[in-house]
Amino acid sequence: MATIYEVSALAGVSLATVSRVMNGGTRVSEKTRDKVNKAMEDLNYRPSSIARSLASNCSNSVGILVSELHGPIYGEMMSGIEKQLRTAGKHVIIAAGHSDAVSEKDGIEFLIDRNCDALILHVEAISDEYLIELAKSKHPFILINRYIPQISDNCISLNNRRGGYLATKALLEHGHRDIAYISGPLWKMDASDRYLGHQDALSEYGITCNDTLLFESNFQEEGGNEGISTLLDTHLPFSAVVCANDEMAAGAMQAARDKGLAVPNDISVMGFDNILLAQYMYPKLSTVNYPVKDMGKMAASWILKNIYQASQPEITHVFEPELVWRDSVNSL
Amino acid sequence: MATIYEVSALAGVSLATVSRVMNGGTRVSEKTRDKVNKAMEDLNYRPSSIARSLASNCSNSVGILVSELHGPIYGEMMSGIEKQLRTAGKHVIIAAGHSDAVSEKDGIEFLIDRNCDALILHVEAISDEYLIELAKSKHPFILINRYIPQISDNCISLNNRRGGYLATKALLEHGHRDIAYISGPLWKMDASDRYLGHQDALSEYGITCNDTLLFESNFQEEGGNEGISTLLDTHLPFSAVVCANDEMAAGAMQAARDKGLAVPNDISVMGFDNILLAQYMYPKLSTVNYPVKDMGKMAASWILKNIYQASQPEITHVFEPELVWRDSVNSL
DNA sequence: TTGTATGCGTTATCAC
DNA sequence: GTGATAACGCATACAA
Repeated sequence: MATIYEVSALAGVSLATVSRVMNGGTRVSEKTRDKVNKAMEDLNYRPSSIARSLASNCSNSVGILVSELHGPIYGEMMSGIEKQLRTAGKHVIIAAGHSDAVSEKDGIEFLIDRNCDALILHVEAISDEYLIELAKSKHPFILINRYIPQISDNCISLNNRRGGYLATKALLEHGHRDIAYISGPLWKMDASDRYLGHQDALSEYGITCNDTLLFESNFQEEGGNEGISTLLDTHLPFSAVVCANDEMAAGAMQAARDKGLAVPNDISVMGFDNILLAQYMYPKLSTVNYPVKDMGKMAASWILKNIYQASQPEITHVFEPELVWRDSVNSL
Repeated sequence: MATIYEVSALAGVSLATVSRVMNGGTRVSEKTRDKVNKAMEDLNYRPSSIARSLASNCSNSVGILVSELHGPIYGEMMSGIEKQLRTAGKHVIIAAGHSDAVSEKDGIEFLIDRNCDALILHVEAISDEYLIELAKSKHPFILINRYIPQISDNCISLNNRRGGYLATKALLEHGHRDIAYISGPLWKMDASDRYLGHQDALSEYGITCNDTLLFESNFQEEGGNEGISTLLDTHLPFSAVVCANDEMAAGAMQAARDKGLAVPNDISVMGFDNILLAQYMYPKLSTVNYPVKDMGKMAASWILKNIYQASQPEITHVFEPELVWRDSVNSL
């Protein structure tokens, strides 16, 4: 690995000059620039980003912390972020937080330690206080899918409550009155917000929300499966179920079929997220669109704008969900 | 940010001593160790991993390059890798190669520049020659889902050809003779290997493989959709279709239904990969298991063993696929 | 426009 | 067991 020393020697100039042509800030004469460039070519020189970031305290890389590295939502999110950042010449370091407070703090510290210029955080378990405190430090970050009033500028979130409202309201409009709900872990903000929206819609129709029709699950296929089975076993009547994400909806539809119920004729199913596969499920899943990729891009834009002073279109901080009507819900 | 200087000053010892207690290699007296530890606590000292890796030329982080950050396969892969590495105290830097040679080389250089101790590469477009050359450099790497004879020790791959064979053979055993095939991009090794396996099975049954029943697609849902439509339009008879991955199978099943065909009664569908959602499709998808998460873990093990000298169970270099029989195929 | 000197926060090689 | 001191590869204020 050639160093800047060897380049300067070969080019017959000083260290500083080599550094200058690399960074292109100050003016260098055409001639010396060429000499240096040639020397770099000849030596196949690659600057050490480590040394560079030690000296300049800027790494041109941003850290991303997501709950999991797998799953359609996180995948789309990372994808959106990376795309936006990469075209701006920035790079991405990714860690997983596993929805666990200790693990999430670990991840944040790791990313900070790696000299990331900024952080994009999808954290679920860490407290608001910790993040508010973090906002006072000199480590810039943007929160994704989370809203904390005190640091709202650092938040890019989905109006989950309205999403939950839209989902249930659609069912109500189509005549459903007995509506079961399979939720994600209610300690997660998005899960509880979506459920709140569900209750909003219900009360708008004068229906008292019945917690006996609530099943708290885990946002995973198998959880939706289990949810339907359990709800059915209660023998409480319901004509429709809203699942707090599409994966659970997939599990729910399967479990319903396994029990001999037809979707949507015997039971209607509503999802949430609008993952790619939702339109390929059978029946095609009615759901609520969560524009997570766009939100990822927006988070990246925020960073480009606020940290790297790049000009960017206006930042949207809260995104609105939209109902996506397909085949998994029928009219009563 | 406190530095090692401040710690040494507060503890009343030298730089070197502080460094020693951090790294725990050489012996330090109980007393000074305590002093130093206390000083670190008091200052909330966090060593700079950047400076550390500049000085030691070791970053305790491994670079991962995948084609995309989204998608069930890459997600599981990254997840498996991260899990294994994290428990060993190593960290992960991720970049996307987008199945494009230039982009993949970029990614590799970025990861090398970031001082990764080793690389885990899922590359599709880069030539064998480049990788063989890279193997001669001092940057250790392991290839995942790719086999190059000259550097087989650096490869962890799936026997894709056998997988393709298993898929088609299962259809043949169940009486199917006219079998269509929706492939991934044939310039990708896994796609072409799977198709080769398909041909193997066919010829084993004395059937000459008919390229008119081949549709080369893109490994995506929409591609499977398009594939079925196109194949149907040829009016060539076929009772089954094997899709080179589950996502295309999802698209194919949907397209078939949209055309009024029942799966599996009118047409049988076989997938490949066994993504999580395969068992939640309707009908539940018969497919071939691609143990990608285990392969990710294995890649991580290889690195732990060969780069970090950790003791690891024996390394498996080529994984064998297995048929997963579900409901999307019927007997003729 | 170019060169010199110093600093960035560690590790590592010597001595003591 | 502990302490100086020189790398590590680059950026940058200050001079020239």
